[in-house]
Amino acid sequence: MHSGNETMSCSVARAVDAIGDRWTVLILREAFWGVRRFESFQANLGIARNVLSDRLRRLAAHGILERVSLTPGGKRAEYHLTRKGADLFRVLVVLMQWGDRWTHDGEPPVRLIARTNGEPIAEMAVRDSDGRALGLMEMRPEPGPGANDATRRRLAAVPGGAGSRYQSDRST
Amino acid sequence: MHSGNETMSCSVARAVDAIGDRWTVLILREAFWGVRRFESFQANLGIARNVLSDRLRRLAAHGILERVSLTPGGKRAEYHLTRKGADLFRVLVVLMQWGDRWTHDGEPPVRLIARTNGEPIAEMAVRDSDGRALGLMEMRPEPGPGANDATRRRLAAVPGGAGSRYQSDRST
DNA sequence: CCTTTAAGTTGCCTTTAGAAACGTTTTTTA
DNA sequence: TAAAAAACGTTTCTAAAGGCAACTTAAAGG
Repeated sequence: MHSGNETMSCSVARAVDAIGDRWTVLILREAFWGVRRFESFQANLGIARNVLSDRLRRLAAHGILERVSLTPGGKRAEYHLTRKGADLFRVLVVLMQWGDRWTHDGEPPVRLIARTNGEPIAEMAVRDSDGRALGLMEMRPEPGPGANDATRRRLAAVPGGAGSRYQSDRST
Repeated sequence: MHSGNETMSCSVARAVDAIGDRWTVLILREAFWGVRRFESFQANLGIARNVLSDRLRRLAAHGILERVSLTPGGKRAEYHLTRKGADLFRVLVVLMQWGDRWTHDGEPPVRLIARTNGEPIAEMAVRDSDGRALGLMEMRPEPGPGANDATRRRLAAVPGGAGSRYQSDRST
């Protein structure tokens, strides 16, 4: 669609292609809350019906939702998360935690409680294989098994590694 | 901008408002790779210049990037990640891991290597406060300290908790 | 059977994205 | 130090996407 260069071999770009859209993420949020029907998505989000129609179709095409007909003829349907879609849960949680921290000043409107111990879930963090939490500067990108030439060239041009130095506060 | 109902009190919606846009996420990816200049973003992404201009302005307005003038007069600038922006690293990583798993069949084009032990980083997971990984069904949403009435009402309507049941495979 | 609800589709208008050209201000380099 | 090139946008124009309301068709409910 857009892109141009090697963009699409990047997993971030692929993910964005699937869900990088204002409405799509909110549709998924609703799906995780158990919403499955066209009218419910529409009513809860206030999204235009043609746009919703398009997004649901697109999500189904990506295998993130599955359209399940409730009638032989095909009309009347539910949209269910597939396993691929359910795995996007991690993305929603991390977005929510970022929003809680930076746009709600740590006072979340919604908390996720673990059934295992009744406590709020932990903040998600990037960790090494031994479980140590990693800061931005403590990792570097390198070509993986699926790398192509463009990716290899691109990575060679990266200076100090992931996020090589950043700056400033400005706080909230 | 859009929305309509209580949408915007949700942290996911706030996060989406800040970065929920095809280009914005890719701009941030570049920023994490150390890109800071207008021309570099433009050349690497192939994004239209007016759109890039708009997105950088928007990100700066959200306090995710900071525009740092290199000359007294103001022209010629760099865009640096703030701490708020750097914290979005978690989002990018989880998007990348999702893309690796579901659109690259587990063969990532890029791997992130921890400097702590030289190994690829772990898969990010949602965990309880004791560090146990949680599945979708093992948590439930409840109103937090920042909840308003609309949120409370909304949560009361959620059936079995987060993601109450999903379905089907369809695999990749 | 008649009414209501669900799930879209269609048509129209507004907003946003994309491509190319233009104008300045810095930085090179000859 | 003068001329050329590069950097950083803004402007203009066209194409595509989003939003809104009305309309259609198919089930469900009574």
